[in-house]
Amino acid sequence: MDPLTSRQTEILDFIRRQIAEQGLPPTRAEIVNAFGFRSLTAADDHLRALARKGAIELRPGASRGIRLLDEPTLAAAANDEDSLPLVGKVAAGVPITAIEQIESWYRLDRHLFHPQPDFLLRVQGWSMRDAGILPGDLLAVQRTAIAENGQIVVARLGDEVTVKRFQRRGEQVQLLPANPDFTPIRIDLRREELAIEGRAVGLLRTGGFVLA
Amino acid sequence: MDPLTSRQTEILDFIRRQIAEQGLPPTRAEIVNAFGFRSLTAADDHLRALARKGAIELRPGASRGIRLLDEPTLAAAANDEDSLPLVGKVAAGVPITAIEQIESWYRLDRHLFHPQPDFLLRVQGWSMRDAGILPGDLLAVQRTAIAENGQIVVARLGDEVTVKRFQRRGEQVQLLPANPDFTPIRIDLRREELAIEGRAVGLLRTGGFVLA
DNA sequence: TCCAATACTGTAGAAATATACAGTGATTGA
DNA sequence: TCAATCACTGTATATTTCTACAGTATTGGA
Repeated sequence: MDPLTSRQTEILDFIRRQIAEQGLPPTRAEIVNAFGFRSLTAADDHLRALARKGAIELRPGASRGIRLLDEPTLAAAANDEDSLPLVGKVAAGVPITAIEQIESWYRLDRHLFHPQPDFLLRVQGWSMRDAGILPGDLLAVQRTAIAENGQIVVARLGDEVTVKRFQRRGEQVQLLPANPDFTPIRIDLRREELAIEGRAVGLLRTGGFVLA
Repeated sequence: MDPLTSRQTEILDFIRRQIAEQGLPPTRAEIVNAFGFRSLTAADDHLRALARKGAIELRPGASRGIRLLDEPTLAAAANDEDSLPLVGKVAAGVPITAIEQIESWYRLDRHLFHPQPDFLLRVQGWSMRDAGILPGDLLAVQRTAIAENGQIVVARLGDEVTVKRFQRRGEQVQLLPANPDFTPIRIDLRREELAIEGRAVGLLRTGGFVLA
């Protein structure tokens, strides 16, 4: 699959969410509405780009004729409400939810969480200690490419994946740790690439509590 | 769900198959085609019947606006290995896991945790903040009357239930908060009664992360 | 015996939807 | 500096799709 632009990823995420939540792929008009476009063509252009890059399949003439092509794993799991994949070691350049990245599956009803997560990620390090997120915890993450200020996000900088609180002012993004022993990460979006992989929607701690 | 006629079951199966294979619910016209009807109304009548009986949901105006209404979870939530009770407000003198105390059931495989919990308890207050236990979290608790030093326990003092780290020296017990803003609770077992309701074996945070 | 539900045919119109065409401006790699 | 891609606006139209209305025939209760 050809690499997607961030806007295209947003559109793809929206389609994915619609299918998961509404049971129906969106129409052009619904995309236009969700993103505040003023022209149907904007949505159509994005769909064609996604189809050209192999992310979706379009069925000419059919209403809502959008089909997800990539990552059968998450698509299949979207139907299987009963389990969540644990994403393991994250390799450089590869989408975090690619099939090879999945380490195991947890039997865990995703409806327990609000909003619903798409995968679990094992937390490393103490940088989010004061948000109650400790090493070894399983973070429940909802896939999204966009984040709002104050949300705890799973962000990717090159081949590094990190969990931090998101803060954006114009083109300046700060990834804030929840622990005074760590320093915030500053990113200038004009010069550096930042990919949001998802936002934290819950947490699962399966082991006992060791002495801190 | 009301009982379906055999014809209605065929239609429902067809809708299921379409969603699985095509990724899209069918239109009236597609149903007509698949079954060899000669009128759109035949398909529409069936859909209305299925909706009336609770098998599907129809969204007026939306093309392909058919949604399956399989209700798997509620029935299964009975008890066994697959679900955990959430203990609600704890009344004085009543054992914490008494049936009246149970607020709801969570569909959550207890084998996810080690060791296995017997119930969930909603955390109140910030006294265990530094152990990553925050207000609103659901603490997974294993029933036990005995505790070892260092373990996080659910303890009861009269009609108060509290979550703290357990420390015992002879007949002196300390219940230690994990937050310097709180003071340890000291109990002399020769004069006061202390009941251990269980020990923490895990944690579930189902909501998003608000700003601390 | 009448009523409601089932299972269809046939027609028509309105609303939803996809898609073509003609643009604008910015960015990017060759 | 050119061509291609990106990310859109705006208009128009054919097609798809839903939905209403008017029927026919059969079946199983109340």
